Amino acid sequence: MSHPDPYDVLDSDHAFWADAVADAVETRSTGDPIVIKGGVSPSGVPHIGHANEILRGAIVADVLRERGHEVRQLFTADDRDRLRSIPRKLADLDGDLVGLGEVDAGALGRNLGKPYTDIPDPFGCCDSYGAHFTELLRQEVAKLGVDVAFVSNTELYEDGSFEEVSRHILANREQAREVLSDYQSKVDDDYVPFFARCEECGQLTETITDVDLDAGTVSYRCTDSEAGDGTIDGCGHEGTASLRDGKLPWRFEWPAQWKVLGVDFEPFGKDHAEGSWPSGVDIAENVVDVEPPVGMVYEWFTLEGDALSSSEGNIVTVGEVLEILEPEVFRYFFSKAPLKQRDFSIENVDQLVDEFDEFERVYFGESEVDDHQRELAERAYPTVVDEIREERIRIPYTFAAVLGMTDDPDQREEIARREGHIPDDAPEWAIEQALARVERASEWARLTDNAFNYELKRSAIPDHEFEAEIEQALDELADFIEAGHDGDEIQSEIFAIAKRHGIDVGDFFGAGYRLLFDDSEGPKLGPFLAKLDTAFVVGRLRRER
RNA sequence: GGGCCGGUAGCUCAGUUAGGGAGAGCGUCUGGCUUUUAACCAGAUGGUCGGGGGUUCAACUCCCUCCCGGCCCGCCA
Repeated sequence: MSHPDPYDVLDSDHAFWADAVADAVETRSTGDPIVIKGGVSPSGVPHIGHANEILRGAIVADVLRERGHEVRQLFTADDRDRLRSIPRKLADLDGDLVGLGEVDAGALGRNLGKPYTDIPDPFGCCDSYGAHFTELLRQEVAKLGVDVAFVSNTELYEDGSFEEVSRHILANREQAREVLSDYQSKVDDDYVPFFARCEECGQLTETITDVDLDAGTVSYRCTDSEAGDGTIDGCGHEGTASLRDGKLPWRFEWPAQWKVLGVDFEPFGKDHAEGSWPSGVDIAENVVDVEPPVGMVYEWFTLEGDALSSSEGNIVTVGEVLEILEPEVFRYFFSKAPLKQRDFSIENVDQLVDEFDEFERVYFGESEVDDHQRELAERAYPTVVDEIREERIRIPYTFAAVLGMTDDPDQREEIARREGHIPDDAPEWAIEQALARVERASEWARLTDNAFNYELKRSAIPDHEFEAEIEQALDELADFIEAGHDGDEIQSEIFAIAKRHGIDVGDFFGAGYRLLFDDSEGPKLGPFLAKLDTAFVVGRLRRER
């Protein structure tokens, strides 16, 4: 094949995969602007896996722009595809997940087999089911700061953009059959590469009985279609449809998009790699008559070890993830090698953020690493952040989670400074951005209810068992606090009391955390106790309430 | 059944393109310091590089084979 294999395109002596892809695109390119495309059918709630279709392309686009090219990034909503099954979970335009019971599921069931853009929006807020979920994705992409133009497939059919290529494919349907039959055994002599929309029931049917290119129509019979395990019943109607009232089968539609939109590069999931891609290349070259784009395969992510699945409801949306980490950390995740199977773990998201922080330090030469790591950071970092600013400050993620225990912004900043996470000469904007992580890390702690989700056990005293020495020490501390002292004084006294009683300071702190949080660790105790109401603290330290 | 991708320390991952020292961070443990267990310093711990075979002076890297996870080879995208 004259074009690169979608796996091999990632192989090169570049440290960063996007440079290898950019090389291939430059070799193929027929001039600027370079067009990069992605696409997905708006079948349900968009999840982080769908972001591959946007972010992988956006990263390559950045590299190409850095090389001086003009780049245009497109995303096709493949919204003329038909609804084949009803997802278990939907989401409103705020991105909040909604079960099927809260919408008219029956209405959806009656629309099986129809294009997404012909189905009413179950939430009633958009023009159609397809428009609803495309809008949801558009909102998520906006949060990532990617400049990408959305294109509706349905509109391309309705405004005639696909008409010429559809006509061409139908005129050469013998050739189309022959080419596709190398990839799909089901293709027989009756196969016509077009689905017509039934004028009676609105379903797309694959049974085309005649083609009249002069009139620009096809004749069809509305027959049953298979969908997964089940069958969607056709209505049996026989009629004619124009080339704008139907669609090309995916294997032809993809190359048709390449032709109509002038696509130079397209990343796609591994599900396409062995099926649609090879046939798409063949069809592009030998039926549609267009040079196929450079293709690139990406592996799928798992979520906490399990497959992401809209229909199964095992998903996390981009919006949800951006509640707990910065967009640049999210982009960083997508800048890593595409062929590696990766798990996205909310549980361990602190590790991802730590990794990003280190990556950033490497870029700014603040961390000693080997040549490969440095070269990778040099190339990849600029595609991950929207602006390179060296004075940026990152508060370690788990530390930010701890800072979340105090609501007072001034106190957060003060603690961060005291612990050396904010330099004295830090600019205001950098401090503001750094502290913004506190909200995200706190949300993460709440979401996962992990060790950083310190919750003051105010209503009832946690189970506890202390040695006599520690109990005496706690009583003394209670007396000290009752007498009225500030946070620093209390903190000092904790150490002094521990010393006097000959008990381990750690054990003493541990006792305090146990009584207050039912945990073995927690916030800096002195200042924390000083902020609570004295009566409660004293009573709790005496194990009375 | 056939093809393809992935499998490196407890965890997250580099390194495999052109064969030569198995690595980083986190975690864990020990010690130090101490206004902490949220910080810092020093040290230690840790892997049959999925298993086996082969080629080679030398294999995480190349070849064969097997195992595990996933995708494709029907439909749909």
